[in-house]
Amino acid sequence: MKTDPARKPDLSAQIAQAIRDAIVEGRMIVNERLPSEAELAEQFDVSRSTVREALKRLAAQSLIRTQRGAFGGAFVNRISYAEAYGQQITTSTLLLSMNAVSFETACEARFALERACAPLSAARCTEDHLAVMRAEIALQGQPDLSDEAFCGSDVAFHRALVDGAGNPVLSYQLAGAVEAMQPLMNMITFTARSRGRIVALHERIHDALGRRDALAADAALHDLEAYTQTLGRDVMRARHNRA
Amino acid sequence: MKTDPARKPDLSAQIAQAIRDAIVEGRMIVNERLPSEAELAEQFDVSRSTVREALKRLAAQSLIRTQRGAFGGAFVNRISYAEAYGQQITTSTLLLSMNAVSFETACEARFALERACAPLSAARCTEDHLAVMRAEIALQGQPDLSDEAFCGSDVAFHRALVDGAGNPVLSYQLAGAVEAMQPLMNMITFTARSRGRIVALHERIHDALGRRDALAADAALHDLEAYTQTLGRDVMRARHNRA
DNA sequence: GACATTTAAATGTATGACAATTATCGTGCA
DNA sequence: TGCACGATAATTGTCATACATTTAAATGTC
Repeated sequence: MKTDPARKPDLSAQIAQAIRDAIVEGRMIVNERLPSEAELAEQFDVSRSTVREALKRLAAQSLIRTQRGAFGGAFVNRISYAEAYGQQITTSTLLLSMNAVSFETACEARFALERACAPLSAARCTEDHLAVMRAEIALQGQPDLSDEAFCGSDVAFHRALVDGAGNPVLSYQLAGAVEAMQPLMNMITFTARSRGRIVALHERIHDALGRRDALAADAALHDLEAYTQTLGRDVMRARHNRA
Repeated sequence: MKTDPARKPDLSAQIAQAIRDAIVEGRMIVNERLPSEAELAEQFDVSRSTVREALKRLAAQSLIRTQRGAFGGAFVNRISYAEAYGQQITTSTLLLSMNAVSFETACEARFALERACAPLSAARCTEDHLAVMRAEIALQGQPDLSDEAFCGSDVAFHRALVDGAGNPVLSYQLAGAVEAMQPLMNMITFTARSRGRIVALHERIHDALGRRDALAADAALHDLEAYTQTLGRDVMRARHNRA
């Protein structure tokens, strides 16, 4: 067994959990002020340092924010989409990079999620979203673009696709999946030929969305997934032969 | 503007960020030991308390783990799927509950993501997954079940569907979406009639997956989404009239 | 009334001490 | 030798205290 279930956690972890529960269960509401560090120390019968360590844990999860000065203190934080994005991306990236997730698995997950957005995006995406896609497609056509920049543009293209669905919850969920894939994608060396083919597929997706044709968008995403998987396999094979 | 960009963060936040960068960028690898708190304090020229607060922030994100005793210390942690699940669920739940996300938006996102899993699950789900679904369906048929328990079983059913896709990255991404919906779902009072209808739709999904019929599963999920949205609208209307 | 000053409350940081934990080393005994 | 057992040292966990810094409110002054 990996985690010893019997060992009790630190005091600061226990206190952090107690406060976290109060927030998650709604016993403390947004912008409500927590007792001061000194008061918490007394309530939990620990030193102020221990309370502070607990509060820093909560701050790291964006559950609270602190303000110095008179009438300052720790307040229950309304977590913003931007903060949630950031945390999700950090977690997802590390999860993928540290757990030897295969390119194939990550790629499959990413495109499955993106296809989930495609029908909604086809129905709702605005001219703005389509313009972003066109700009990224143009960028991807430039031959002097580095592989990293190409991948970055790829992410931006797919972000526009996802945001086109007009559902912030979906955008939030997808942010992690798409961004976390980038380090894996960066391993691929894009030849002029493969770039051309990807750009063509991006154009197919863009056109399908512009025509509000969900089925065509889905099919194009399928093809893009298949091609990306092929590229990934080539890289893995080359790496294996070299070793 | 909400967040003042010019104000510099705490020392403990700066130090946490510096170490976080080192981990994310791969300059520190999994299971590598960080310098001791005393050494870090000297390196960053701050007190040990400040270093400790920084380390607690990282521990809260599962980036490091600490071990007491000789040859103990802080180690770069291999974040597990279970830990990542937990964090994602906490974040997603708070994001939804604190940002007044409409039932409609959350529901749409959830079912869009689930439909993304359906074809994979139809192709790959095992007898185990189907058995879990059947058990939950049986549970959902019990008339003395509380609304909370019914929702809990609903989550378990959909978890089995998602896990059936056999893609851990997908399961991880979906965990947040499905679990975070539960507090919103709990607001719905399930009548005997609505429960019956939901159970019938669950059976349709189960049967479709058993037949490896992706299209039928997709259609059943569409119907379930439409019905769930209807129930949600009823609740909102009732709540609005009462107010 | 407007502006400057003081004050108080809070977090941020530093320091030092001690407790608790745990791998390693050494010692002594059979 | 081999092994048990205790000493040791390194390290995190906790506490207490002091002081610095920040900030809003209260107070005072013109």
